[in-house]
Amino acid sequence: MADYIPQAVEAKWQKRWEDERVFETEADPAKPKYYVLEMLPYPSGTLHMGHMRNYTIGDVVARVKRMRGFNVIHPMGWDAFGLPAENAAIKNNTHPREWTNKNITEFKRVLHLFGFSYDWRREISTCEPEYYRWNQWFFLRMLERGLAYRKKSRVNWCVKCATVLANEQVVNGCCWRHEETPVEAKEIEQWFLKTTAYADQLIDDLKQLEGSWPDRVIAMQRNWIGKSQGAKVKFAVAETPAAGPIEVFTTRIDTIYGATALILAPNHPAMQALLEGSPERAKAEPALAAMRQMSVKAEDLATAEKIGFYTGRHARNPFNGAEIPIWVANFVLMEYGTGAIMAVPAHDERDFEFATKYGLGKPVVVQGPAGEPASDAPPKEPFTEYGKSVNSGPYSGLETAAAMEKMAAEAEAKGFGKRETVYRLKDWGISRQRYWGAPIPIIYCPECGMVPVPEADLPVVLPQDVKLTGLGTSPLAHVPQFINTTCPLCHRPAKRETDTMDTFVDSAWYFYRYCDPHNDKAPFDSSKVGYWMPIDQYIGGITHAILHLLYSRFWCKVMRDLGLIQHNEPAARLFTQGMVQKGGVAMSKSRGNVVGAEDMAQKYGADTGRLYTLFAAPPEKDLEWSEESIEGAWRFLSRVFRLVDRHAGRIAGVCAGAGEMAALSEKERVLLRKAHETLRRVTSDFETRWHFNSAIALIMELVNELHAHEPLEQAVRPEILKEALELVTLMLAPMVPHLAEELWEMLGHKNGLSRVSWPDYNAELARADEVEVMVQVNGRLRGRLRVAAGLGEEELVRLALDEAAVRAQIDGKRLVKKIVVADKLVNLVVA
RNA sequence: GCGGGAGUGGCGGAACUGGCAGACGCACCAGCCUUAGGAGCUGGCGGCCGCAAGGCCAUAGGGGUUCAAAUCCCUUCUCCCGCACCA
Repeated sequence: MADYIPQAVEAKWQKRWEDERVFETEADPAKPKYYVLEMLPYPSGTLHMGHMRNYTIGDVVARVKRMRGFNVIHPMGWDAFGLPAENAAIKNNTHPREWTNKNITEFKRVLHLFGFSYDWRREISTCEPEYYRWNQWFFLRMLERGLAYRKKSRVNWCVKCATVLANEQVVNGCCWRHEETPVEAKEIEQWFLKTTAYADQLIDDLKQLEGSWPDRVIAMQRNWIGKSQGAKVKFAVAETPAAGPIEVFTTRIDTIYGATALILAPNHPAMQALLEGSPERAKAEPALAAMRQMSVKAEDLATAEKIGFYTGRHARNPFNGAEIPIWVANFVLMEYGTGAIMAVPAHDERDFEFATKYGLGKPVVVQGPAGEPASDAPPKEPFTEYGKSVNSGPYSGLETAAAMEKMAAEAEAKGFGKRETVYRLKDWGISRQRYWGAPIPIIYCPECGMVPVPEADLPVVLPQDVKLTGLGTSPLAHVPQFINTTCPLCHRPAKRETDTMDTFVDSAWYFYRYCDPHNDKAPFDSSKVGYWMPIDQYIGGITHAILHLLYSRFWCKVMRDLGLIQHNEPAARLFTQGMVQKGGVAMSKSRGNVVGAEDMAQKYGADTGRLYTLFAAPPEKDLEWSEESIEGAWRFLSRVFRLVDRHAGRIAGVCAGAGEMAALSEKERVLLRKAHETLRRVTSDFETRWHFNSAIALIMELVNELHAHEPLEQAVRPEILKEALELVTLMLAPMVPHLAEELWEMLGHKNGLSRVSWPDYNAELARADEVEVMVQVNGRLRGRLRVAAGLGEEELVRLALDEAAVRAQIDGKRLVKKIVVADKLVNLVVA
């Protein structure tokens, strides 16, 4: 009798897999491909069970697809650039490269302990020049196409990070890494990638992803891009024409006859010109100063009372010439649209609130089907629906859609407005004033100006020697041998760009590089990428729903337009797994609640850890770590091991097989039926539903059933038992691969199971020949019948009526209806 | 406010196309085995009534459709996530 010693079993098979290179794959157009990818990790801290859950899900999918005959690519790599490395280096007085590489080695060692089926030859590390030179290459391609540009702009600055943040990296007005640190506004020159050029495609192509990506991710992306269609209209300034015209953006141009004010954002550029010489100037300037002092934190902003002041100037409505006062208010944002709005209090909630407070008029210009709201009195609440225009000059009587159309057309014809679509999405600022990132390949020459680094000179390599202080200027600016160079055009002394790229650039395209990781002529070979991409199944955390996925989608579209690839979207299917929590919160080093993956492997074995994370909750839900439940997973695997071990000697030498159905004993038939029925359902759980937890439950039932028939020697022939045990082993194989290999060997197979196919269930065997039919009276369960499968309706009803408990319910009543579902149920309706 | 999702035993969770609610596991209880048990094995385990057979109630609450509802429809509530004065 052998003992199940997972650590020994796991080490044995990990070595075997490596020696036999079973997970290495090459593009082969003759075979159907499958690309399974888990989001690449940032190598910091320790690898915990949260990571492991993510990789386990991916590994199960990869192994199932392999067993299903797909040519599976399943790579892993490192998101190796980034601030923590730099900060750790400052703190510990080491080099970011050293710190990063140490972590990578550590991560990799632990990943190996779990037996994930990666093709490690494809490993990439984004901090290596062999990788980031292609970031630089892409940057130059975008520069050529006007998709990369430099401008001075107000940016989000995190004091703690001492660098700029992209809009996407600002959460509730604070840094995404430092949730307590409000971002500051800073005006600096920086590089942008023109994500807005693809705004429409990024929205429209979401339709292709519906059903394949989680609804909420699609919703979040749509929300983030924030497309809204409307019109821009210019209002002349009555008193000082030179201060105008002022342009507003509106989605409801049809309500323009109801505008009773023009409202500007406090930092609107026309402000000075408007206030110059205004009779209200003495009151307005202090009010403006006070408004600018107000908190910019998002939660304050959202709940703040609407306040405003009158500028003393008037704007002229281009449609009817009406002069309306120009106000300034805190709720109008310079960042959105044009930074100015027309206030239509009767048809907009915010304008209504503002107008009520400051006594502006609320003329009704749109009415609903019942003529509401009445147009001869101020409305009690804003009417924001579509309806029919009233009090709108020549447009009165038109339906909202038609009015919008006609009015926009007139504005365009007369040159005071145009149809326009605005987006919430901004261009992606990628400059970072830090060291540990890809250098931006630009040279500034006093003579020639800004000059891109010639392609032949790539990569621009990060210098090794650098003094890191974290004090807010680019460390590269203090490295003379880096910054000083010669101009590629005039060959006179020139200086390099010292900012580095946002690390989201690295991860925006890494999965293409996996397809051709060592190419030194191009980012990748298009035919290889053409075979492997797009990703068939991408798996990662919901935290990347906007940032990483939006950038990746953008990058994909750019590469397509560069002619490098054919597809529109990088990932055909996306799965967002739940977090692993302990004490109700996500595992994290800072909370000190991590369960280390290595500890787990040492205590119970990797297979137990894998099984537990799959069994404890469906993969999309959060999972609360429970030490007791792990014991359960361990017990189950031990039980399976003992079961196989107990019978291995007797069955290892025979051939598995059911033989003739007719020759089966009752017990054999019951076992085989259970085994094949389990296989049928487990197959469907793996293929279509990803219900790993219920698949495991089904296998547990089968094992329990086998157990219940002990001693099996007496009633079941070895070839029958072997078939059942082989099925158990194969069904477990994707989830607990090491143990499955060991069992497979115990069952007499010499060549390992990594190239064994997923078994097909035998429908004949799986079919039950006796079924339990429930008998209901008026929909309530009153009895059960054990009958042969496929019995006719009349026969079933007759048997049902024979049941004593059923008789008791219907005696003396009239049978009005009989419902029969074959092999399942008889429902007798009595009155 | 808008958008996305969820609500089932003490706990994690099953329940496929509307057809036995609570599979499987954890915890707990009883028993067996044992020098011992944090091992293994057997049985029990939603609530109420009952010695039992059995009955009644039960999938957040209320209403509806249906022979039949955790599942479909309406409605109310609660919770989680995202966005949030987006003009």
